[in-house]
Amino acid sequence: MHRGLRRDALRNQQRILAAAREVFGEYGADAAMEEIASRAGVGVGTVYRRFASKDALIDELLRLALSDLLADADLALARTDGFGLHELLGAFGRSFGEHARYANLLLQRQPDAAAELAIRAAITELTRRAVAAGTVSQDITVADVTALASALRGLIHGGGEVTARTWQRFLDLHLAGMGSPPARR
Amino acid sequence: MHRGLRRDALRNQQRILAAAREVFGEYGADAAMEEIASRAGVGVGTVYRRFASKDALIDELLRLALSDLLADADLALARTDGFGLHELLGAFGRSFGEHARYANLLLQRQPDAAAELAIRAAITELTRRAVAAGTVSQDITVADVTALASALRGLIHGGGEVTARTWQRFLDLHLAGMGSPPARR
DNA sequence: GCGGTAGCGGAATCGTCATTCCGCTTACGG
DNA sequence: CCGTAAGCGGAATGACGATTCCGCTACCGC
Repeated sequence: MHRGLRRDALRNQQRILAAAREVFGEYGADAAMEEIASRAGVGVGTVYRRFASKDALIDELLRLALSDLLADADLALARTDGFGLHELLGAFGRSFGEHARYANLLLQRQPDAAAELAIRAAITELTRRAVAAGTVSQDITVADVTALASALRGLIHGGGEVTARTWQRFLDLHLAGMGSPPARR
Repeated sequence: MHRGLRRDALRNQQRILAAAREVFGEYGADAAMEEIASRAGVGVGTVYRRFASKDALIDELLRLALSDLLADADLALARTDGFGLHELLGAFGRSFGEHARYANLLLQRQPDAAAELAIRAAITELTRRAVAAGTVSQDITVADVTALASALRGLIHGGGEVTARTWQRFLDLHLAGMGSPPARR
């Protein structure tokens, strides 16, 4: 008996995920499963053996993306200098940029509740620390930070190409407005 | 002969537009024409007599929204105190909020080129004036402003409900980061 | 009121997918 | 090497939804 998938099946699974990112990035939710399959070099049947449905495939992409983000959140929480919040926001920017092409798709489904909760908790804790350390103004709240995160997402996933330099500049300006010292980061 | 539409036809057209806003807001691009028709109290045939296709219907919604925004841009350009830029950004927020439910749909098509050009021109001119008047820092560029507009859009159209208070607070914080005097508006 | 045309409704048509099914292949433990 | 179950491909099925078509209706000008 096997423990996991046969080697070829595992390879195909990876190819399918990569093709799905590509195709969803190009066509959004309207992407056809046939297109994903052919782009991955397999038949549709193979896609369906691995992922129960189109929705399940999208959910898996979301799960993978959130998993990366959670790792970043842990890194930010490890900092003790009051700039963990700044780091987390930077991680958001990076993640949004990475998944930019198909991100709008992911955002339309409710994420894994546990992951979302963990991220919210990280934001709350890091905001508390930043206020305490004086790395943002006293009057900054969690709501301000989530609004910023949401706006950052909108900026990056919005219309055209947004370079890292663009969103970093945006983030810097906003953090300045939040009372962050110039020597942040 | 008639100059325009028959009175009942005109009424139906308005109902269709209203229903379309409603239904597109609920289901996004996947909204069914049948649903729009029944919500408007007419048959699908009637919808198609007025709008050549689903795309044409969406385009008309976009055209109407842009038309409002252009009027706001003109108002902002009429100011001479250097705060026209602030006013335009506020108008963006208002407009985004107004069309929030179905806005994502509109944003996925390329807007009327002329309207887009006019808005870009207004942003450019108002940014120039704001820098000259010192109502934002010297180093603020048009790119910074368009990024802010894009982010504002993302904030409002993103996930859940965003009240006017929320996006105004966001805008204030960002403008502060841009060096706007506290007594803005 | 009347005639005629602009309008109307909604069944029928045509395509486009998601998903299923099953006979054929291939990896791999022994 | 072999047997066999895991995998595979892709045609077939079923829904759904945009768009068309045409016989019927109700405004509008006179």
